[in-house]
Amino acid sequence: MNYERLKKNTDILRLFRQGKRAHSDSLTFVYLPAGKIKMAVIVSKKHGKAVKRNRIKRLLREAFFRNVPNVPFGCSVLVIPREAERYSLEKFSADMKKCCRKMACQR
RNA sequence: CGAGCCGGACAUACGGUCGCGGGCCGCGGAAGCGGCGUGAGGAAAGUCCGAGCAUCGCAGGGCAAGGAUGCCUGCUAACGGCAGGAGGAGGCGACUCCAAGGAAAGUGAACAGAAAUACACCGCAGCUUUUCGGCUGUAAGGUUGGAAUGGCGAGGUAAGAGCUCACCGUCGCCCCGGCAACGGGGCGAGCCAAUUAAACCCCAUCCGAUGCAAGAUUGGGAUAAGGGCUGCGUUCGAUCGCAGGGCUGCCCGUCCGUCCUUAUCCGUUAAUAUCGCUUUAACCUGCAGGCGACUGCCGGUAUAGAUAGAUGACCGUACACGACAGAACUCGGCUUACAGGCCGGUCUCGGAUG
RNA sequence: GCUUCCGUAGUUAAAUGGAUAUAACAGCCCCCUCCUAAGGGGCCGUUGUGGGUUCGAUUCCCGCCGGGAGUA
Repeated sequence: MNYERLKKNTDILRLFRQGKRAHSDSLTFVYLPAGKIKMAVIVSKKHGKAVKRNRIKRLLREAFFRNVPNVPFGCSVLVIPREAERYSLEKFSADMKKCCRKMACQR
């Protein structure tokens, strides 16, 4: 199993307008059904300077890579983290699993 | 031995598994798959200066406006940078720091104070007057202030005053040293010309504007068919075999992403495509010149190039237990942030021992 | 990424280099009233921050910190 990067600005804007949301403690999913699993990470400037933001992006990508088998159906996803004091891979991974379960229920 | 000063280099290291960007090679018509090696910094940061490069403007030269710089000489592609020197300030010292041209072109400078380059309030003294007082001289003393007719002593005088003299300061001229800034010495002027230019200003030198989101190139979309991207087993392997995928496990039914090739149809707009995009005032070693910044020559090295934006996760070993921090067109500087230890010096000061 | 502007009471603003930084509204305290409102008086500032120039800086110069705007 693998996923693709979501790159187009128009796609992301469409997701923000029309997408459904699934929340958890540390992050939020914004998603719409699609044929393949596509993902984009969004980290805003309020999370810190470049080194901090890069660190969060890498952790989120690694967590998503591990959680691809849990995604219930093909969809485009935006992953948006919340502000926190510390960020860890275990927390992100567990919360992603929760979000995937919520998506399955909402369908 | 302790406390310092100056300069330089580093800034977790090594191995394994999975994953990401780009390069080369192999298979393939292509998409793609596999292998090999490669992938952030000393500040990549702030965007404060200087250049390259690109577009627009512009015959050439001058002037005005606006902006920048400001001791001297050099280095450099250039600079507001650097080096060496001059002057000033700090330190016992090694050494460090300094926005440092012109006030004899002109204007301005609150309040206080009599007065701010000058106009006499008190005082001091002379003349006058019955007295109160008036006139004149005077910057020694008082008051105010950040700053008061250069400071201090002596002579001098009615009282005083560079009025005169010695020393110091200031200014001018001459001589000597230096490319110069400037330094040393001599003679003279009795001070006319206080301070402030990161106040206006004057003088000298420099500057066209915008910035890679600059700019250049390429026609795009829809539908259909075929193939790839996926999973499992197998193989040393890029080999071979089976299964399209999702909708709760199966059947029916239904839905369908993206890439490539071919065909058909619509039809003229500028990308999310390609170039710019990384090999250049480059880095390293050695030799020569120079006090030095730096320059010349011989030899060697190839060292990120993304485009929603690549360095992460897990495990093991070691210790000092890892600071500040992430390229975005590219260089030369400046400024700011930074755990820590390492190397060098005929370097400085103090103590002890010989 | 590039360009550019702004930081003054709790808020919105003002202030030629010159006394203790000025208004309005808000907050707190006091007076007035039997009580409240209105009214009167007072309090509330490291002028974002660190240096420099100056006799003197909110103002002039330099370095940081924070916030906003424009640009495909």
